Amino acid sequence: MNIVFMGTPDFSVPCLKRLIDDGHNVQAVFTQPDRPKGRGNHLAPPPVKELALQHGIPVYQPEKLRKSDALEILKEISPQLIIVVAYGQILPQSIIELPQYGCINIHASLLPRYRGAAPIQWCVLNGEKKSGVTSMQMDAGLDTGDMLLSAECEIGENDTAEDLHDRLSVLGAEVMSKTIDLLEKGGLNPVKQDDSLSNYAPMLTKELCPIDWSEPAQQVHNKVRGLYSWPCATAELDGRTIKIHKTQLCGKVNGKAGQVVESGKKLIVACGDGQGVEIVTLQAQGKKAMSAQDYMRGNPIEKGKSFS
RNA sequence: CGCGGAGUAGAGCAGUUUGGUAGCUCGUCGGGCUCAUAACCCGGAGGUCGUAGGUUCAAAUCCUACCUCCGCAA
Repeated sequence: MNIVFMGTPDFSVPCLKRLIDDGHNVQAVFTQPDRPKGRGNHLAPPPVKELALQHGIPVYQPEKLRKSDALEILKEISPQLIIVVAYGQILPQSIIELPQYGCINIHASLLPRYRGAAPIQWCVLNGEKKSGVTSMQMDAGLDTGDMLLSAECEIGENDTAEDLHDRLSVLGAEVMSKTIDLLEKGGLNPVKQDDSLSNYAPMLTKELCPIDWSEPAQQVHNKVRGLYSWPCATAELDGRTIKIHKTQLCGKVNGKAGQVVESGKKLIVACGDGQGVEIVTLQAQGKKAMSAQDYMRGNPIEKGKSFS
């Protein structure tokens, strides 16, 4: 099939890869413009662009779809289908309606749950036990189109948003491939989303990062998992901000919220519900991520001290 | 030229201001104690101090350049 692909980050890459491997004619790739990234503010191409270039696929990077000649370009290319995976821009109605089969989006949640920009992270933050990916026929709303296919996956007790991200991106390629297959055979049954069941997963901000130790241990644990590997939950100790990378629940402990109840071999902090979390991996400013044990060799933490 | 931190033993750190024999905690190895131990005691091994130059009688420490890693901001 003649397809135009729109996507930007790592999550989109397996889908584009799959389109190519499935033998579709990927006529063009639309992705976000190169952005200044990291230290030194050097321009960095989005992951999808790199893959596209490797396969000699034409790449377009309009700043704004609406204010560019994107529509004209797309008319020229005249795809039968547009696949959208975490592109990062709203598609104007004119583009949605352009291809013969319209636009199909791969979304990293079980719709109508977790519509929006950060479905993976919010699933983990909210302590969900399962999630998945859904393919849908795009309409004008934000992730409100009719559902086509979906696939579920379990979220483990210690899974991080990154773990889930990696699994869902692979699963997403699977669902996309099947969706296109059924589309060609005419076997798709679009299902309307039940808006009353929907919720919204907004973009993450750094304001979410500080851990509130008065919350139950499970919630603290969820926050750490959900914000990994970016932007990461943080805690304050002796006026210094420390990123908390990995934690583990460890049952009932004796101590006030935020207090270090065990130090040395293990680093365990009490939470609001009297349960403790073990800090397994952390990162101090200007340092690499390291195990709590390693950290404490050079930076002893007295038992009884408190995080804030 | 966005702002800032860091590179010292297998790991995590101190020492650099004020140049003068390389330190701490942990691990590791050997020995001891113990019914026993992840506990305790004694002893040992292990480092071209990121790289290359420079200053000096003498550089981990001062000067110059470069490499690598990380935090913030975007």
